[in-house]
Amino acid sequence: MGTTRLETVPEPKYRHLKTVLSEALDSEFTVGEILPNERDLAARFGVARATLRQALEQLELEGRLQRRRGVGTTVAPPRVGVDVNPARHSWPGAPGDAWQAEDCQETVPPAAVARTLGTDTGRPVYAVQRVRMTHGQAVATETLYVPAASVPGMSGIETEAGAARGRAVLRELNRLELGGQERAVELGSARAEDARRLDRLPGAPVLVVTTRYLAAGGTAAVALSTYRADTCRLTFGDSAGVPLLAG
Amino acid sequence: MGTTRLETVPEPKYRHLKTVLSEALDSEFTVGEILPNERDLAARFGVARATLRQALEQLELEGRLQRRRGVGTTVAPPRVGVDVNPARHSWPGAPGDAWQAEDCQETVPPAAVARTLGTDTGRPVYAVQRVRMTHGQAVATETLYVPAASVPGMSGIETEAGAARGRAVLRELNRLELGGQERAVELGSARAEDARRLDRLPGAPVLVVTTRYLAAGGTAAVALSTYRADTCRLTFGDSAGVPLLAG
DNA sequence: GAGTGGTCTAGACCACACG
DNA sequence: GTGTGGTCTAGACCACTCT
Repeated sequence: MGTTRLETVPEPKYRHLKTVLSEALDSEFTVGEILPNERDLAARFGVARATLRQALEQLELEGRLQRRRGVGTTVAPPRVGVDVNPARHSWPGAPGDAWQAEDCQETVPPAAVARTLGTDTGRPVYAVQRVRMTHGQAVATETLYVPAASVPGMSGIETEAGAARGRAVLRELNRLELGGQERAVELGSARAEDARRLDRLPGAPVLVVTTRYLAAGGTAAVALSTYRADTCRLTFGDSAGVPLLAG
Repeated sequence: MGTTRLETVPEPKYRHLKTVLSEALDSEFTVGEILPNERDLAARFGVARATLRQALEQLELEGRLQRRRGVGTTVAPPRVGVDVNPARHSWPGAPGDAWQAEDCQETVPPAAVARTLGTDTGRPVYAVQRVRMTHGQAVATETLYVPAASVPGMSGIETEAGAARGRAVLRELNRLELGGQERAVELGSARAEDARRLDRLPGAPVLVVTTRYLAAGGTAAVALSTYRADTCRLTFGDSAGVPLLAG
C-alpha cells in the first residue's frame, strides 16, 4: 500500500470526492450535461453508492448539480440573481411586481405571524398565495398574511376565494401608505406544499424571507416567502440594478 | 400488521420521524436538553440508524437541533437575529461595527471577486480576515478584499501582516466617501478554514453574503461573509431595529 | 476507557420518468 | 419495461470528548 496519511488530518472520502467532482465539473463538463448515473460513478471511484451520494448532495446544495428522480444528474446553470426589493417602498402587488396571485383564503396564521401582526392568535386573516416565476420556472412561493383591519374595503367584496380575490386584497392594500419594510432571511426546508409548487422534494433547502410591511405605526401585513436555495441568489441592491458577481 | 397505507402518498419513514421528533421537541423538551443517543433513538422508533440520522440532519438544518461529535444531540435555542446592516451607509470597520479584524494578507482574490473589483485577475489585493462574535460565539467569518488603489495611504505603512494591519486597511477605507452598497445572499457550504473558525464541520450549511462597496463610481471593496446557517437569521431592517418575528 | 456522533459498506427495494 | 435517483437496512470502524 505504500505510505498513506500524507495529510495531517485524513480527509473523509466523500469530501475528497466532492473536490475531485467539483474540479471535473469546472473543466470537463458544460451546463446541462448529464453525468453518469450514481452506480457507475460510485464504481468508477471505488466507493459505495451512499458515499458518492454524500458528495453529490453537497454539490447540489451549492447549486452545482441538479438531480431528478427518474431522469439523472445534470450540471446546473449558475444561480439566478433574484431581486428581493424589486419595487422599493411599495406594497406587494404594485405594478412591476414579479409575483402573481394564485389563491386567497381566510385562515388562522401561524402563531409567530399572529404575534407580529398584533392580531389575536386564532383569529383568521386573509392569506394570499403567490408564486414568483423566472424564465418560466417557479423560483419562489409566498403566503401574504393580511388582517381584515388592513383592508377595510374588502368587507363589501364577496368574490369566491381564488386568484381574483387575492388580487382584490392586494389592490386594497395598495391604498394604504407604506411606512417601511423589515426583512429577515434564514435557511429552512420546504414544506410539502411549497416543495410541490417549486418542483422539489419535501425537505429541500430553501431560503425563507420574512417581510414585515409597516403602515400607520403598526404591522399591516406579513409575507413568508420561500425561495429555492439551489437555484436562487437573493439580491438586495441599495443602488440601481447593477449585476453583482455575475460568475 | 393491520391495514397500512392510510395516506394517499406513502410518506418516507424519515419524514414521518422528523414530524414526530419535531412535535416532541416542542412539547417534551427544553432548550439545551440532551436527547437520547442515535442508537437508542433508532431502536426506540424501530428504524435503522441511517434513517434516524436523515431526520436529525433536516432538523439540524432547520436550527432545531445541535449535534456535536463526542458530546451528543441537544435542543437548539431559537436562531439569533443578526443585523447585516448594523451601520448603514458606512464602511466596514466604522465605529459600532460588530466585526473584529484578525489578519490581513496580500493575496490573489477569487476570479469572480477580481471581476467585480475591476482589477486584473491574478493581481493581489489586501484580504482582511474578520470574525463576528455574538454572545461569545463566532457566528460569521468574512474576507474583505480591498485593492491597493482604494487605500493609497497604505503604501507608506509597513506593519507586519496581522490584525493591526487589517485595522490599518479599514482605517484607510473609512477616509473614502461611500457611494452605496449592494448585497446578495445565497446558500453555501463552509470551507475547511471557515468551518474551523465557526466551530462546525467542513461542508456545514452557511449563508454567504456578498457585499459590494461602491465609491467614486467604482467598486472600492468586496466582502464575502459566511454566516452559520443553523444559528443565524439575517435581518435587513429598512427602519429602526424593531425585532422581527421573535419566536 | 466509555460513549458520542461521523463515515463507510454492500446490499435491497421503491417511486418516478421516459420511450 | 428499463433506467434513474430516493429510501432503507444492519452492520462496521473512526474521530472526538469527557471522565
